[in-house]
Amino acid sequence: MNETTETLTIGVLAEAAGVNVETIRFYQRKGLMQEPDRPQGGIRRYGDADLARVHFIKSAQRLGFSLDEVADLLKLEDGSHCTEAREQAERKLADVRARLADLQRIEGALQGLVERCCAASGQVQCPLIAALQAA
Amino acid sequence: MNETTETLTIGVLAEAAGVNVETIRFYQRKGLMQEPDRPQGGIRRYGDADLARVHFIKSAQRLGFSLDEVADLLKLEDGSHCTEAREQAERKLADVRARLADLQRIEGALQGLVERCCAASGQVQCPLIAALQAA
DNA sequence: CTTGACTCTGTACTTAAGTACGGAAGTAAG
DNA sequence: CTTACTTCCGTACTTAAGTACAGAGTCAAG
Repeated sequence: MNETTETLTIGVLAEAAGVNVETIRFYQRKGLMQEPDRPQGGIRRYGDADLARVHFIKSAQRLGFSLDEVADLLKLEDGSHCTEAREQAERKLADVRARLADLQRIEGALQGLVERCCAASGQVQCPLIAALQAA
Repeated sequence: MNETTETLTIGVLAEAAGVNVETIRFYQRKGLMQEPDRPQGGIRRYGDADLARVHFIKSAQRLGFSLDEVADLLKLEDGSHCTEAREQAERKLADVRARLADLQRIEGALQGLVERCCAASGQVQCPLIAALQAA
């Protein structure tokens, strides 16, 4: 019962996954997906597992994982490495929180600049430019 | 009184600005800084204005501006385009806020995954992996 | 006057995540 | 059977922000 029907061409698979055909090939070259056998010089066929794999990659990317990190996650795929997977997700979470803190500092600084800018008119120099000059 | 002393070599300038010599040259190629004249095939000298320029670029980068955007800001440098500068900063602020919102969604999703992961032990598959599979 | 450090110039390489292309071969419709 | 579309394969190009390097010239100290 493990034989899911492999009926999709690469073009249909790409379409279904919402990515470019070249992206599929690129993932294959990267080792993120393996290519099905080619029946006597014919055309490769793909199945639901391949579609799920593309979804996995894209979901992980949306959560901020790089393709190299996705490759690490895929090594844990058999389900017996739950702890490692969680640890990696925790590292990524810490990472995301650090980036959040950075962006919040930047937001505050930009907002301050925008408010000061042109509030004081008749100035020799634009406060925004001056602030960047000095910082 | 506009003649600030131009005494720094490119190495000293880079050191003072905390960047690589090659970075200075790269900014010159990009048109973000102009190169001082070369006295009869000699060595170029840099002054405080050049140092301020590097600081400006680096500050703007820290606020999330790309080098192309920095180039745009630099065109407004004479102080008579305060409004344009503010508009650009406002666009960047909106941009930063959008990225903040994205990251916050990601944070929530990752945190949820980490919490569910291994909370349910004895599972066939790791919930984190399964969630990415399905998403 | 030589040595070693620095500068100048141009070109090439780096990373990440793809995208584009050219030519050959397979495949489906009419 | 021909035409048109895909697929396959390998290679090259893209963007951003630099980094690295080779070969030639310059400069200051000893």
